[in-house]
Amino acid sequence: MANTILIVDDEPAICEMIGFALARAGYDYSETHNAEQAQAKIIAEPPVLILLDWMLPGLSGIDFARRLKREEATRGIPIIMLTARGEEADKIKGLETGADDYITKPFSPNELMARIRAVLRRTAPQATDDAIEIAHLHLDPVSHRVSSRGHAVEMGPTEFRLLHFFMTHAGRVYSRSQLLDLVWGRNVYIGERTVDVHIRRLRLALKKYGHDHLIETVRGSGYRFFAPAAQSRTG
Amino acid sequence: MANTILIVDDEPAICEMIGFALARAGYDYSETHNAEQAQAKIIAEPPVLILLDWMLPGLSGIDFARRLKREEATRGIPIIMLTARGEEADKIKGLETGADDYITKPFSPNELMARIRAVLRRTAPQATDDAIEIAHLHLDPVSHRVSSRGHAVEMGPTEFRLLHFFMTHAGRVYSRSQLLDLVWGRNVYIGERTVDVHIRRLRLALKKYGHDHLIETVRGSGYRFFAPAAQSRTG
DNA sequence: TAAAATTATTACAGTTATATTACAGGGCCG
DNA sequence: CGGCCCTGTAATATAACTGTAATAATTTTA
Repeated sequence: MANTILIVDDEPAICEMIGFALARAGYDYSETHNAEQAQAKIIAEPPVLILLDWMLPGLSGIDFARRLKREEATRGIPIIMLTARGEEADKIKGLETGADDYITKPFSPNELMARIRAVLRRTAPQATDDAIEIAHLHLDPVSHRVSSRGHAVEMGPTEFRLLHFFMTHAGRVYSRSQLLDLVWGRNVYIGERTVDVHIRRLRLALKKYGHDHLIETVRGSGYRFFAPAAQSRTG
Repeated sequence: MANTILIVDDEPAICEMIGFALARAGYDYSETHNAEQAQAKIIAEPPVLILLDWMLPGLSGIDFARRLKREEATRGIPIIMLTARGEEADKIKGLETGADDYITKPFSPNELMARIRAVLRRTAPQATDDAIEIAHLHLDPVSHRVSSRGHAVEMGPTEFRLLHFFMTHAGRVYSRSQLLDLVWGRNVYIGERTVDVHIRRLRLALKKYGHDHLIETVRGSGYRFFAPAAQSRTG
């Protein structure tokens, strides 16, 4: 599932500090201390977000970010730059080169978390820890629990991820192959019909409290989660 | 009670970072950003320990420490100096002037905690934690005891720490690797499966009075301490 | 209406994740 | 030193989940 955040900083103490804050906030994370290591980790297990030090030994953070944004495979991964003070002038340049946000050292854990959440919210809503509630169906990523008016709704891991994805992308149709990509992950070789089966399982789980109708079939296109009212969205 | 640790640093972000780590470790703390403020706070409510920035606007940290050590009333309060890198040469001088220890920025939370513990161990009695009770299961960090309706619940040290952690973070899922980080401590090379075994031991200990169900398995994600299902709060 | 296409349902067996048990080394205390 | 408790590991057992394929039901098309 790889819901990890990658820290790239050559200073181990900084890594540890950030890791500490991330762990506390419930994120998985991994550390690397240079661009090469980072590159390898990114390929091996794509993180949902990269915290990248501005100054790295060898390839600089800026160049590294630029490279990541050039590659098709890594382009989608949001980057938050960690800059030292007095590099204000370079900020805009950094953002131009692909960083999604930046933060100046020393930073407070709360500030860091706020920025991480902000970035994830607009790039990968299902990677945030925000609880969601639609039509009395409540999903809380932090406790990893689904409930309906106080009653726990039981389901398997895949169904949970599927539901989480749907609830963070309500009202939009996704084809089976898109769902495989976005919920199962890229690089999976699974028959599309399998999605049907998991939809079925999810519906069964939701049926207990009468929420199965929230998963809508769009014949010929895929599936869609019910959207309350008219949620017009641009983009 | 005044079991607080005073942070004196003109950089709010640093203060917040330290405070964050302190809070997580169960310490009370308060912040001040200059020597005058600090002086006032120390008089008003003597802390058990002072974390003092080397460089302060106005009166320097070194001078401030010296002054505190001259005063009868404040002499007994241990001081840990926060120094920036490259001030190695001054270290000894700092210690001579009264600091009990020093730590170089940037430092890891664990290192800071280790030093705080070390200093407190040889100066003040342990800072206290609050007792917790969930679903008739009672845990008291001070006496290091767990009980259920008056009956003592026996368990090993690791199980105690694990339970303590869970009870202070109820309702939230933690992966095995997070638990290793947060309960065992970072930098441990322990197989993840070991967590299962300690969970088992903890459950066995709790089973005697029927509390084993409080430790919930979340397949594919980790473990979670019981907490009532979330009610819908959005109207 | 029949055939074709698409989705729903069901059963199942391989796979993976967790629970349980046993054990050996380490540390502590008498 | 010897016994006891604690810890981490590994082996085994058990339980849960997953993907597939076969079949049924439904909708669309001709």
